[in-house]
This record gives sequence, C-alpha cells and structure tokens, in this order.
Amino acid sequence: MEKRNLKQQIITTAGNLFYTKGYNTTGINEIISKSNVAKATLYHHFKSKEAICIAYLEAKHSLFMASLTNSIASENSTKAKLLGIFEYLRSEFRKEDFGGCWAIKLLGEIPQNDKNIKPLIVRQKKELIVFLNQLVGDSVKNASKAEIEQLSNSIYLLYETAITESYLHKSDWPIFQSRSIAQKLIAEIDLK
Amino acid sequence: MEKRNLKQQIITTAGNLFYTKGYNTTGINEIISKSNVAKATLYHHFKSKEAICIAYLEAKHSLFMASLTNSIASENSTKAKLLGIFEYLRSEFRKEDFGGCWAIKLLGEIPQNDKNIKPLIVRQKKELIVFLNQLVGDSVKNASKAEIEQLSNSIYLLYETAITESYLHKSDWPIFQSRSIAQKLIAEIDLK
Amino acid sequence: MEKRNLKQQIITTAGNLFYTKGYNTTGINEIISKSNVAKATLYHHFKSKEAICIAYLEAKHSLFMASLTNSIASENSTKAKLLGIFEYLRSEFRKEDFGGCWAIKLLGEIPQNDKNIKPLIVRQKKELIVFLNQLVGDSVKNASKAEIEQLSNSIYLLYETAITESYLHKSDWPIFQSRSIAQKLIAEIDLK
Amino acid sequence: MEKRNLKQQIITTAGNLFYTKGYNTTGINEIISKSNVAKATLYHHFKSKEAICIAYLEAKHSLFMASLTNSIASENSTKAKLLGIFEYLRSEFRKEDFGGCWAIKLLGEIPQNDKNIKPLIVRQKKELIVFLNQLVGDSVKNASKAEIEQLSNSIYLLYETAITESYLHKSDWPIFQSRSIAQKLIAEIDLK
DNA sequence: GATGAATGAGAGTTCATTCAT
DNA sequence: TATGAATGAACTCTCATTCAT
Repeated sequence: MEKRNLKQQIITTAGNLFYTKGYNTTGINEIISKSNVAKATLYHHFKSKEAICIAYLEAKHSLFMASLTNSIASENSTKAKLLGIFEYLRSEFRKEDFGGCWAIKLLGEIPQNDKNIKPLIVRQKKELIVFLNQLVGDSVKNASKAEIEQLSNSIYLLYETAITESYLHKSDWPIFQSRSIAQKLIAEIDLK
Repeated sequence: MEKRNLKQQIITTAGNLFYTKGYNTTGINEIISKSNVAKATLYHHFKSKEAICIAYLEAKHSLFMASLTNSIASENSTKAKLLGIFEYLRSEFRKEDFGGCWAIKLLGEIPQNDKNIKPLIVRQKKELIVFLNQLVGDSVKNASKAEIEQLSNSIYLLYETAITESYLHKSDWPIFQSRSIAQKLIAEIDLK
Repeated sequence: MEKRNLKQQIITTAGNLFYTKGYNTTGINEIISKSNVAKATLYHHFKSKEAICIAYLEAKHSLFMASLTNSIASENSTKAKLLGIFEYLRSEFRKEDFGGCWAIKLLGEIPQNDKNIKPLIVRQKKELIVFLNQLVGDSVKNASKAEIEQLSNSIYLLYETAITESYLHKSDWPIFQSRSIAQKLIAEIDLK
Repeated sequence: MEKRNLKQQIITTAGNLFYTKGYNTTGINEIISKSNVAKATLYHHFKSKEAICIAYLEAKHSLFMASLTNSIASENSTKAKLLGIFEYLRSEFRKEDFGGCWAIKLLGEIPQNDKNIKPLIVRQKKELIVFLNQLVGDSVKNASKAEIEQLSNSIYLLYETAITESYLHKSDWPIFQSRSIAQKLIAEIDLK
C-alpha cells in the first residue's frame, strides 16, 4: 500500500472483480479484503457500492478511448484506422482476462429502470459513436452527412457485436467476420 | 391458480422478473410472493434458483425459435425470410417490456467460469447460428459452403447487435441499420 | 423392494443413517430416497420421525441383546461369559461401520428434558444391567446381593466406557483395559 | 451488555444451549436472541456455527482442566488426588444443569467422518489422559511405565463412564461405583 | 484520514409434516 | 395401501451500510 492511491486501488480491485465475477456477485467484503483497505475507509472514499461502480465505469471508459485512439494513431489512412479498431479488439481478446464488454455486461445486472448506471453507459456508448462519426467525417470526400453516419453507426454496431460474441463463443471469428463486413461497407464510400 | 401448472407458473413469474430486474437482483422471496406459491413448493419443483433460471432460458429459447420461425414462414423468398428476422425484432422492440436479449443479459450476471448457465447460452446461440445457416444453405444457387457460412454468421452477428443496442439506446435505429447491412450482404450472394 | 417388509426396510435404512450421520442430521427426504419409499408411505407406517427413531432403538436393542446372549452362550463358566462380553465388543469394533453406542450417541442429540426417547434408552440400559446382574447372580457361591450388584454394575460401567471410548479414540485399547479391570473384579468374587 | 465481551457472551450463551438442548437442535436465531446480539454481529465474530461450537469446546475444556486441577490441589497424597477426581465429578453432578460430558454428547451429533469437531474432542480427551498419566507418574515408587499407564488409563475410563452414566441414569451410583473400582486399582500400585 | 465493531433486512435452502387423490 | 404435491416455519449465512472512536 503506497498510501496515496488508495482510491485508485479500490477502483482497480473492485473493477477487476466486477468484470470477472459480476457486479452483484461481488461483495463489499471481498473488495475490502482484496484491496487491503478497511471497510470504513472504503466508505470514506465512496458513498456506496454503486459509486464505486460508476468510478470503475468512468476509469474503464477513459482508458478504453485512450487505448483505442492510441492504437489506431499509427495507421496512415482512415480506412486503416477504421479496420484498426478490430485489430485493437483482437489484441484485447487475446488477453487472458478478456471478458467482453464491461458496460454491456453491467447492463444485464441492473434493473431496466435504473437511473444512475444505465444512463452513464448510454452516454459512454454515444461518445464512442461520436468518435467514430468524427473519424469517418474528417476524411470523407464525397458523402452526405447521412452516409457518414450510416457508416460510423455500422462500424459501431459491428464493434459491439464483435466484442460480445467473441467473449460468448470464446472465439475470434466474430471479430474477423465483423471486420470483413466493415471492410465491405468502407469500400462503398469515398475516403481519403 | 389453475391447479396443475404451478411449475410453469413459477417459470413464467421468475422469468419475467429475471428479464426486467436481473437474475441476481431477483430474490426467491419475490418469486414466490408474485407466483403465490410457498417457498417449499418452489423447491419441490426446482432444486435451486439456478435450476429455475435454466428452465426459464430453455422456455424462452424454445418460444423464440418457434416465434421467429413462424414469423418468417409467410415470406416467399429466402431473401425476404432473412430480412424478416429484423422485422420480427422490430415487433419485439415495440412491446412494452422489451429488454434486449435475455441470454446476453444473463451473461453479464454470472461469473466468467460458470459451468451451467453459460454453456447453455452458448448452445442456444449456436442453435440460432445453425438455423440461419440452414435457412441460407437450403436456397442458395451458386455459393460455396464458406460463403454460406459467412452470410449466415453475419446475419447472426447483426441480429445480436440489433437486439442489444436497440435496448441500450432505447431506439430502433440499430435494427434498421443492421437490416440495411444485411440487405447489402444478401444482395451479394445468389439466392433462389 | 419385496413388498412386505416395507416397514422394516424403512427402519433399517433410517437406522443406518441415524447411526452414521446422526439423528438430527438425517432428514426425512434422505430416508425416503435411500429406502425407495414414498413420503406418504413412510408417514403411513410411522406417525413421525421420532417414531422411526424409537422403532430403530427397539430393533437395535433386541438384536444387541440376542447377539450378546448368543455370543457368550458357548462359554462354559460364568467368568468366561462375563469376559466374553468384551470379546463380543471387540468383534463389533472390528466391523467397518462401528460407531460406538447408538443409544449414548442419541442421548447427545436430544434435549435434556426429552420425554420419549431418553426414557426408552434408560429402560434399555437398565435391561442390560439386569441381564448382567442375573448372569452373575445365577452362578455365585458365597456373595451377598450387594456384592453381586456391585460386580454386575461394574461390568456394565466398563462395557459402556469400552464401547464409547474405543469409538472415540478409534482404538481397541479401551476394550482391553476394561476387560483387564473386569478380570480383576471377577477374581475377587467366588463364582461357579 | 458490558460492551466488549460480546464474543465471550456469545460463546457462553451458545454453549449453554448446546449443552442443554444439543448442538443441532440449537438454532442461530435462538443464540442471537438469547445473547442480545444481531445476527450479522455474531457472524462478524464467528465464521460459522461450527466455529462457535469449537470455541465453546475449547472454553469448556480449559475451564474443566483448571477446575479439576484446582479441585484436587488441596489433597496431600496422589491417592487422594486421584480419588478427588470423583469427588469433583460428584460436585458437578449435583449442579442443577449437569448434563453429562459436553464432548461425548457432541460426538453423537456429528457425522462419523467429521473433520473439525471430532479431532478436537479426541485431542482434548488425550490431554486428560496425559494429565492423569503425569499425576500418577510423578509420585510412583516402584512401577513400570506400562503399569503407570494402565492405572491412569483405567482412571480415565472410569471417569468417562461415571460422567456419562450418572447423567443417563440421573443418579450418582455410577460415580460411587467408578470411584470404588479406582480405589482398588490404586491400592495395587505403590504410590507415595 | 482511517478504523473494526455492529446492524436490519434479506439471501437461498431445508425442515418434518399434511393433504387430496 | 400407497402416493407426490404442497406447506409454514425454521434453517445457516451474507448483504450493503453506519457508527463510535
């Protein structure tokens, strides 16, 4: 325990548990014992278990957006960048603790009428949609706004299905298949 | 209470709760009170909560496969049948209690190393994949086995993303977008 | 299931479970499943679990008294008969499922103020005491009633400690030691 | 409730119930209501009911060894000390809540293959055996190790039967009879 | 800033028994 | 005679959270 990153420590530990075991299945006691933090200390930093979950989601999303951006930065063309998303996913899939999309998984754990976590997830997914939309839009030659949106939305949907289904089937075929479909869609539009 | 459908009654009640509230969030007490059954009666029919969940998954899957099959039966061409899948999904989406894919949601609730529910879900998804593969394969003119598989797998992936994302965004655009992509892929292959 | 010894079948099965697992730890469901009898059938023959226990105790005691009597019958002298009791116990100890005294074990499972099982156990133990008293009394030459009683009571106490302690320590030294003490006491009195 | 002896409080309350009602017959709810402690508080201090039982056994054994030691300390000779054990037992027998040997009773409640409680009981009984062996050994004049062991083991067996049988028959005759036998055995050996 | 003791509510499961057939 | 469905009460244990220090 290095003293000052106690809060981060908790988020990391709890996050790993949420991701591998599930949110509801992970108890506060497990979090405190695994992160070597006293119970009252945990509640000093977070007002509730839900607050930890939200912090975890935010950290995970930031890291994801940064990693993704960084991962495709080296590609020269927009085409390559878009397909690079699926390469990035493949590298994630290969990691031992890969467990699909943290946000989609959480979605299954919370009531349909949840008011805190669900809206956050929606916001984050929309951020990804916007990111993709800008990526496509920045380099398009001759295409309407609608065409741009259709392509970026499609890639979003393909990314989403690829991550969930590769976890479900424990195989990377959904990633390859999604990438293949994306490739066809990209070919239709005129990119720089 | 019509006397002898107690077991079905429990599955239905529990299933609705699992679907709307989540599996872990739904307690046995809520199930028994909502289905007007004594706790010991429930455990007379099911050895555990997990057993109820499995029965629920099986019932849901059977019903889904039957509904889907029936829903696209009236279409004349295979093309129409394949696109009919997305029409079917739209009709589901419009229902008030639509909550996305029951199986994918459950996936988020159970530990990564679960030995009972997860394999069942995988089996059921594979059944859908096989169903789609046969649907395409039965009516193809000139296409290799690999081409057939690629199309049916693609439609599977698109269906999956459509159901999850339409629930997440509370909008049917993912269904339309997925349908649109499917249409393009179908057009590439020579179907009867 | 040969039809007619259903009641016996239940007593035997339940008895084995009571003896090896304990009375309270053994459930009605385990009894019915292991004895291949329907629940209602069991309750047709016995009004309660306690009734089964009482039947079991009676069966066990009868068998015990008969076995013991038979086992020492071949001995010529009373001295040999008395020591034969410990030989009998040794043969019981060697059996794989030996678990000490069924009655003493039951004593630990029931409340101090029990009104049905405890008195039965006391009665049965007193029967053993009387049996030993007669065995000694029948063949004594010169000894007062008090002397006879002291010897038979002593042998009873030594038998009791031998059975319980050999089970507890999983060793036959308590049987040998008890037998040795008994031998000394017997030597003091003038037997035929 | 004097604040900080909650753990002890639970052991005492539970112990009394285990002793008078039996281990399996005593429920956690009864323990918490009688000791005015919340259920979660109990489980904060003990990980399971079995853990309470083990704590109870250890406390009871410590107290017993100390009481016994103290009770016979005033006697001058080893002979008197050895016989003092039975005097000690008589004083226990006279107490209103006397219920025989806590350990032997527990032995009847747990499955033959128990891995936690049974070994503890065996260990404690062996401790008593060693205690008696040293008591005899320390003051013997002319006797082999084997003779010493036979005497101390015999006294152990007699003590054990005395406590169990006096409880069973609700009479102190087994104590007197055991003491009488012990006296004879002690007379045979040459003690200081 | 940091703690461990304490909690009310509820988790899932099993109990011995009864009832309608 | 024989049955399996149904039950209320009780079981052991865990939950996320708060409190006094």
